[in-house]
Order: sequence, then structure tokens, then C-alpha cells
Amino acid sequence: MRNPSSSASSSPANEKKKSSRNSSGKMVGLKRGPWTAEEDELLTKCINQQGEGKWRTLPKRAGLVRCGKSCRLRWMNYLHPSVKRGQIAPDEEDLILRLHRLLGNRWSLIAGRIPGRTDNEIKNYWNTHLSKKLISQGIDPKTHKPLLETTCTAAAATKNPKLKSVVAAKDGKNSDSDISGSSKIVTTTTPTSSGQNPNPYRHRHSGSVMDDGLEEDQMVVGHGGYGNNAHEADGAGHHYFHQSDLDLEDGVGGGYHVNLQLSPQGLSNEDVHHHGGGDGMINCEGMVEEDDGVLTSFLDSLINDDMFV
DNA sequence: AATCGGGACAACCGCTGTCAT
DNA sequence: TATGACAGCGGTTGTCCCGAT
Repeated sequence: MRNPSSSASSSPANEKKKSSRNSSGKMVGLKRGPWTAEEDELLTKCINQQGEGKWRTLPKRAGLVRCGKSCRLRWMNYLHPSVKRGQIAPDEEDLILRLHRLLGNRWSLIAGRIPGRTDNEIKNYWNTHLSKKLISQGIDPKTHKPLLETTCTAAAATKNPKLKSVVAAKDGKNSDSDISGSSKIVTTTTPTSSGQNPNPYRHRHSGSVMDDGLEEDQMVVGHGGYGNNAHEADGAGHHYFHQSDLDLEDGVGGGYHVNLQLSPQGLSNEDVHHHGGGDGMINCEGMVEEDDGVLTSFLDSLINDDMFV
């Protein structure tokens, strides 16, 4: 691993400093670029003395000429005592693969399941190692499906308009059509890294209204990469995301059935990752609970299951 | 030895969610 | 209820390293 501190101040670009905002409101002149050992020391000392938080005022308190955001990032990704440096172990790699398949590009969520690893580190590792590794194995890193199948399906869809909506659903793209024929079941966006919808949990301003009368931004969708997720809402404000059968074609699914259940308040990163509780609910069949351990149990059950390998 | 190009990683940017007022 | 500040997330960019030529 490179040590950014060792080469930090060598570049003129690193010497940019700021004292005001420019015409577009951006802070200019604050020091940017790699951190020096001195800066690390100041930041660590300040946090050790005064604790984390209040990032906006921290730079001043610490005697740093950085924005608070930069300080937070440096602390979280590099200086925090719990951060584990060094090579990703094979078992960690395996875990990342499994979790990515389940969660898509939810890096913070994935990182939360791997002690000592940060979202940034995992994201980088994925982009530089794992995605290429999967491609070399003929697997689409976005969908975790065989590349050939993805290509063929997409090609077929362009020739057959009727297939298009199905493929759109399979690829995780929004589809206005209701392929199920039921007014209660709609196709959904997926949380995959397909590029069409990089963060499905952030529909806040989309404002589109789904068939069941709920705004799209109230939805949580099925886990990444499986497509064909069907969304269903009941009258009590619970939303179900079915994942079944569809994977039989490539032998991945093996006929299992997963329901993700969502309360009207939705499922957010906070619910899942940081607080572990909140209003989010996930039901794996047989699990009827909505407390802190639900997601943990859910993920544990799935990532320990060989069907995701 | 010099140069070039790709890989790897740290850091930045823009956006969203939450909370206090 | 509206608004602004703050914190956090994921995508992208910038920079350094290192091997190939």
C-alpha cells in the first residue's frame, strides 16, 4: 500500500489554499490533495482530545487548513484506529463478492459487514480487482450473471418490443408497463450498479407515482443483480419484493424465494447500517421480525448460503 | 536511461438524508 | 412547515507507482 503522506507535498497542486468562496459558491484555497504526516498528527490529536463529530469546526480546532469533509474522510478511511490496512484476504474477497451480489454498490453497507474495511477501500478493490476478475470469468460484475446471457437477452430485446419491457425489468430499469398483469405488481428499479440507477434508495425527488399509489421514492427494491424482482404492496403499507423462479434459467436461484418487506417509512442506509434498527423491515421467509437484527440475520443467512457463490 | 501507459489508491465532488431551529 | 447546517454515501477524478518498451 502506498503511503500518501510520503509524497504529499511534492505537487504544486497540493499547495492550493483558500480563504473564501468563488463565484459558484465553491470553497477555494483550502489545502487539497494528499495528507501530510503533520496533518495526520494534528487531526488525530484533535479527535483523540475532543472526539469525533462537528467536522465543520474541526479543522479550525485542529489547526488544519482543510475542509471538514476532507478531515472526516481522512479520519474514517485512514486514521481511525479500527481501520485495517493491508491486503484483502481471500475470505474477505469472497464476502465482498457475496455481499455485492446481494446489495449491489452499497459500499457502506458492505463495509459494515467486513470489520476494519472502509467503503472506499472496498469500492476501490471492487473496481480495480473484483469487477475485472468477474469479467475474466465471463460474469457480468453488475448483474453477477453470465455475460453471454446478458448480451443475448439485450440483443433479443432490441428486436422484439414485447421483450423490451421484460428485459428492462430484468436489467433493473424502470418499466411503465405492468408485465405481471396485476395492478398490484409492478416492475422495479434495482439497486445494482448498472449505471441506470446507481442508487435506488435515492428517489426522493423522482416523484413518480407507482401503480399502487405510492411514490417511487417510497420503494425499496430487491437485492442487486437478480432482476425480475416484482414489487407488491398490500393495503397496510407493506411492500413485498419477490425474487423467485427467475434465476432457474441460469441455475443460480435454485428455486429459492425471498421476500423483502418494507414498511411505509422505507429502508434506508441509516436504518440498516448505522442504527441497525429503525423502521426498515426485511423478511426472509419464516422470519417475522422488525428489530435491529433483521438485516444482520438476513444477510448472514444469505451470505453463508452456497447458492450465492 | 528515458518514456509511456496502465494499475492502484487516496481524495474530491455532488447529492441525499437527518436533525435542529 | 420551511429552512439551513451537518453528516454520510457513491461515483469520479487526480496522482503516484511500476512494469514494459
